[in-house]
Amino acid sequence: MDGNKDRMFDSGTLHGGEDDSDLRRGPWTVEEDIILINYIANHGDGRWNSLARCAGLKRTGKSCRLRWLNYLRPDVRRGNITLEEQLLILELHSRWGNRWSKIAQQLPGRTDNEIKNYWRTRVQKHAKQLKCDVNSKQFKDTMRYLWMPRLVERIQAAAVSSVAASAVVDGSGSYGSVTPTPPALMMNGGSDFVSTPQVTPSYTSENSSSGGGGGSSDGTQVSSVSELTDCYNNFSCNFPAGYEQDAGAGAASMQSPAGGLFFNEGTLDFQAMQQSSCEWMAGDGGVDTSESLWNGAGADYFWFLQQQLN
DNA sequence: AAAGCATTCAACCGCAATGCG
DNA sequence: GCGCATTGCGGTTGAATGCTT
Repeated sequence: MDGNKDRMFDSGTLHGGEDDSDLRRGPWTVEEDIILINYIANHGDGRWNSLARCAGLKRTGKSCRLRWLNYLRPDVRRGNITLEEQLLILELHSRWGNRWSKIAQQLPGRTDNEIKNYWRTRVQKHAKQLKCDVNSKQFKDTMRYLWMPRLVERIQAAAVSSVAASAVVDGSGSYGSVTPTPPALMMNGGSDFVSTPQVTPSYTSENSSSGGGGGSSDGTQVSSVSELTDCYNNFSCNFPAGYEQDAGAGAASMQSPAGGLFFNEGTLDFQAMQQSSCEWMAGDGGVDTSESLWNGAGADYFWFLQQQLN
């Protein structure tokens, strides 16, 4: 359908002569959230225009749908993007580009909006710091050969430390319950990744409790962190021989955040790139070690909502 | 303390695709 | 096949928040 109809849809003029002044815009209130949650609990979702009307919400159907899918849906995961999720996003974006919803399908509980925001605020920021285009070969190579392996290292380190911790606690070395995980990344011919839809890490770098002993009795393959990271370690081993020279030769200058060149007169300054990589993942734009909004105030909000619904 | 700047992310916009009568 | 209603998606905006000076 064309834009005119959609503007009508958005503006609410489809709603029997309502005008824009009847429609609320901007942030949702707690009351609106409760109304929407209650209505969907009783009647289900879909048919968003009539849902908005019947629920008595002065919102467009589109707004209701977005609020539900991106925020109120019970299976939406909130909080920091985990290391594993970051890895997946980088990999899947390299393969699919800005197909946010497709990428989001591989990260259960994450919305396309969240992934898109992550990409724009974190990844694109670092491309900007490197003074290269996010779609450039240099940036993609930096992601693939430095940042992604570095993420793997961190995932592995987190897994090892959590295994050690759990071994201390229960003395068994078992990893606790197996949780749903996003697709494992597997090597394809040694040079590409393919995803398999069996697994989903629901652990975070901070709270990871599953480390290595995946597998299930029902035949479903459950990938563990170590399996996941092994794939990447294998990949790291397959780091193209002479890549440094290849990447440097003929490549445009690539600057480190500090202003130094990664590619300088045909020589790739790997140390500088790795430094940048470390800064990204350990520092400002990477893994937030602080409690996230949703681990804190957001959780309170949902508790409050729950109280209102009870 | 407060002003200015930077960052984040919920929400909106526009368009394309799909479903249905 | 056509027109309308609805859904889905990607891009963009702007308010809220955090950080720096």
